[in-house]
Amino acid sequence: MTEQEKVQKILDKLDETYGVEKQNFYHREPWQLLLAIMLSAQSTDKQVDEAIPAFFDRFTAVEAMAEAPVEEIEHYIQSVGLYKNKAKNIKKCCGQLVEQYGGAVPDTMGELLKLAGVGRKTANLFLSDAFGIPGVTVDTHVFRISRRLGWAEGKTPEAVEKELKECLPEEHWIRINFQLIYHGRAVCTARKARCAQCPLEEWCAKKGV
DNA sequence: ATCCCGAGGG
DNA sequence: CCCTCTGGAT
Repeated sequence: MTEQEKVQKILDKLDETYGVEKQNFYHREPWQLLLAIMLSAQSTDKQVDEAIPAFFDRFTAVEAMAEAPVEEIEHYIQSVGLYKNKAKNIKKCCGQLVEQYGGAVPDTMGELLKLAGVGRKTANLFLSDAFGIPGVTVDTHVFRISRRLGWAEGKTPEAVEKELKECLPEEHWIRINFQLIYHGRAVCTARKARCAQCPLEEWCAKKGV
């Protein structure tokens, strides 16, 4: 079996195991989706889902969020990790959106990276979630599992992103992110991979374990 | 104890 | 490069 065929076997198994449709965080407008993605860093879906309804119900306009006291933002997002940093970044980011983009969210990587609290991971995920722009979002799970599978050897998320774009068909770029996140939390965990119960083991290089 | 659906700052 | 920030899971 060629390397290419092994990759396809894994992609098929991931589709079968975790599905192909991603469910986005609850939001009414794009700027709220961006904030939800910012909140998800170092936090679980559950923590974010708990915070979002009251938070977005309180702030329905990006202008209101930009003008809100940072302490009030902190109050609404205390269920997520790193909430003080995120509250500060959210206020600043919304101010940038209002002042520089008329309250809209830009649709390019270069512009998104200028926003407070938005790094490459958040920007990539927003581009694919909000606009369907194909990209490979490399978070801690994608980074770790890609190296274990033998798909990438790069030492930085950006290097791994480039390697994945070279070896994965474009139609899998977006979905590989949430599939590997689910897989990384349930099976291929950071501390010890549960290889005995892994549906991918047959085609895995077990790099870095 | 260590790591998490990271990013900013020193 | 390093450190910090958060609460929660393991």
